[in-house]
Amino acid sequence: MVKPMTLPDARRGRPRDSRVHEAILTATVDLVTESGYAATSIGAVAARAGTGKDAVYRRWSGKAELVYEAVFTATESAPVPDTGSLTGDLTALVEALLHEFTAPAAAAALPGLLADFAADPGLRTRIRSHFLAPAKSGLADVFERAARRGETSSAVPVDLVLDTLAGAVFFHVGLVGESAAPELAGRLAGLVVRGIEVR
Amino acid sequence: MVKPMTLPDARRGRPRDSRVHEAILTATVDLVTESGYAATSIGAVAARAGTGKDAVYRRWSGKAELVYEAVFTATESAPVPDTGSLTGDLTALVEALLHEFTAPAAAAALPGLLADFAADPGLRTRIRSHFLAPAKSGLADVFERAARRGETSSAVPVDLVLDTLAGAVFFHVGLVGESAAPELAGRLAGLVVRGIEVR
Amino acid sequence: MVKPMTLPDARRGRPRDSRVHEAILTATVDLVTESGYAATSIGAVAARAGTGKDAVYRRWSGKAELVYEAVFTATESAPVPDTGSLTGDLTALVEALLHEFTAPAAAAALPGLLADFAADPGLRTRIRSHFLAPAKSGLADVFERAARRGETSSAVPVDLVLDTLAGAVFFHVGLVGESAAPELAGRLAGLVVRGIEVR
Amino acid sequence: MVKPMTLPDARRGRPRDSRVHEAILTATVDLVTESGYAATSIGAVAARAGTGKDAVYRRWSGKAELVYEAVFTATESAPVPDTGSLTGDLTALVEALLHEFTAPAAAAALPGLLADFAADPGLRTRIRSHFLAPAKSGLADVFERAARRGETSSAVPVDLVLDTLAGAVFFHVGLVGESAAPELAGRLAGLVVRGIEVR
DNA sequence: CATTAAGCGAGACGGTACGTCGCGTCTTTGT
DNA sequence: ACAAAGACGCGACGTACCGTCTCGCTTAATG
Repeated sequence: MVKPMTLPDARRGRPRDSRVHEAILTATVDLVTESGYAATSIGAVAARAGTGKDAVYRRWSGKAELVYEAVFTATESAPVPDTGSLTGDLTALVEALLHEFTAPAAAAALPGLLADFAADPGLRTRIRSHFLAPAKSGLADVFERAARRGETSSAVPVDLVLDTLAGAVFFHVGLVGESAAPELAGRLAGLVVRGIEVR
Repeated sequence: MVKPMTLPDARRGRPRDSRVHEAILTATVDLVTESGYAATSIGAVAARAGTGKDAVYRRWSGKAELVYEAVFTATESAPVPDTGSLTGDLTALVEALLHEFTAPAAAAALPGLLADFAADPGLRTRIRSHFLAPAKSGLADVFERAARRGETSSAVPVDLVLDTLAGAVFFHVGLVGESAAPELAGRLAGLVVRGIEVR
Repeated sequence: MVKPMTLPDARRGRPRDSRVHEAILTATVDLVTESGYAATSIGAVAARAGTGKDAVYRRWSGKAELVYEAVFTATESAPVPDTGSLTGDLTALVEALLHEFTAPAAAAALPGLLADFAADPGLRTRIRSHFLAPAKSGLADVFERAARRGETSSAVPVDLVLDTLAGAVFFHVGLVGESAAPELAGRLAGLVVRGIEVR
Repeated sequence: MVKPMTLPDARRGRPRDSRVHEAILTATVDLVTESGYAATSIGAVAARAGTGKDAVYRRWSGKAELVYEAVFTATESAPVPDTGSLTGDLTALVEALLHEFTAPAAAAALPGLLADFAADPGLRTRIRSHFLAPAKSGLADVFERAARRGETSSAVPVDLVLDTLAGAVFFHVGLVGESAAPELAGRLAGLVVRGIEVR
């Protein structure tokens, strides 16, 4: 997801060892899960992966980018399932969000990750295009399907819905309680579907 | 808000200088606003305030608590205004939230603050009782008034509404854009009022 | 010999702990003796001394200055003994030089130390005033005594003698052999005394 | 001078490119002259020479050997001139030494080189046979000629003279001043000739 | 009114992590 | 087989903060 930092002519010199790549990612996930984001240092990751720090810095520019790539990889390929109804689709979407954010590594990494991304303008931009944009287009797909079914009228406030759903999920996972209620997805989806009812 | 860390016999020896207290808080707000949460160190705060680091540690146990107290002080006394309608009340409540989180120092401090609080079980508990609980009781008041007016039936999912409103506000401010749309509060309140299914 | 790096108002704040000072110097001498100059790192010195690296950098600006002070301390107070004859005085002087340079720590440190000093203009200047100048004045004293005894005429090339004696000692110790012949001092002194004979 | 590290069956595969060899030596001399010995790294030499680091390591075992060969090449063939007198011969010899050690690259490289050689027993041995031995035999020749002329008696302390002359030259160049006095050679030679007691 | 305990500015202290650099080796693709 | 390029494990660099501690000095309330 995050691209290689430099593309030095592609095929000159020794190629990067993919086993090193994966050892680093695995070590990162393990450390974040065990010790939390703050206590995870690049040096510790390298040591656990059996590499030098340079091998890490050669691929990622810092802890935030490394952890982001290590922890959030399944998300990309989310295919936005079609359950036959808007409420069902949104419930599935929120369940996917909840599932992703509730995974041990993700839950441990999220707050610190958000803080680091928020602090750096470059990372801020990056997370918007890599996380927010796909989510928004996924939502747009869902609403397009609903419009074809005749469930909604034309003008749906996609941005507002995104704020609401993603915000609620993050808020719940990050602040309220570590254990997310299993029925939360359905209740949130229901609230939103009724809420956007265009009269 | 955060109490003095120890109460050594109450009144023996030299009392704490309140000017030091305020100099530290002012320096904290300034530094957070100028440089961000991560780049704000206790040492820098002390230097800017013209004090020693001990004067800080004597009053607060760490950066998170210091910044929390320095940045979020107006919130407490939020009186929950009565606008005459549920939608109006919720709009006012969200506007207050937005106003608080959009202030320069707060916006700069929030993500890092949340990360530090999330990482520490003790702080996690503290923020729940000092921030979440008042918000929840505020919301409960609003809904009680609405019930008296006959606007809502009995069972209102207060927790869900809190997740939705606070989550959406934080998500919007923290991730989507620094400039919050002014109509966001009304739209959010409308969505929620319709969404909690009372017709 | 090498002065403290900064004199921060002398009596403000916590004073430096002299036990730390000595622990560092001891650790330095030990490490240089055991592992050599190149293999002696600031970090290793600090670890062996049971301090942090800062405690070292606070007092010395680098390895060269630290090792110099740790290894060469007895030299300063060399009082230039009066043996009654020029040859005797010079022999004693060379013997002192030999003794100092042949000590385990000194022999291990000398070449690397000289390299580092030579590479840095500031250190170069420093070593001249702290090492060369005292040696020169010591030699000058010896020759003044000799002149009073009538052993030498007026114009003695002190610089040349210094080059010869110190150079020969260093060359012998550093390059020729680790074991310095015990009669070297006398032979060198003899050569010089005859050599400067002003006809 | 320093031999190639391995002779792999003499002539199998592609022969080494002599232009690479010279490019490396040139780059080494340039870098040492410009930046000093310590700041000269194998990587920098390779980059400057337009080669890879392996091309360097294939020919020399490390920085010390590389710089030694790059900087000291003219010395070998020193033919020990016959000026007709012992003093003249020694003056010429010292002048040659001074000339060699005062060259920009040599002066920049010497201290660091000596340190590296001193630290490694293998290199120590090597420098003795390649530098000390020839110098000693050159001196021996000079004194043999002097004996044939009747200028000296039999037992001349060649080792002592070598220590004195070479030591004084190195000491003067390396520590005292970058600018060597032009009359130094003659004064040193005079001192030694008088000092070796032959009247 | 002297005592005394705490506050205070300053800065040293033992740690830990940072991100960079050089080392000498290894592994590619092109000669 | 050599060459250029560059990845690799390693270890040192010098800096920055952390949170605690020790100084000398105020500063009030108490005995």
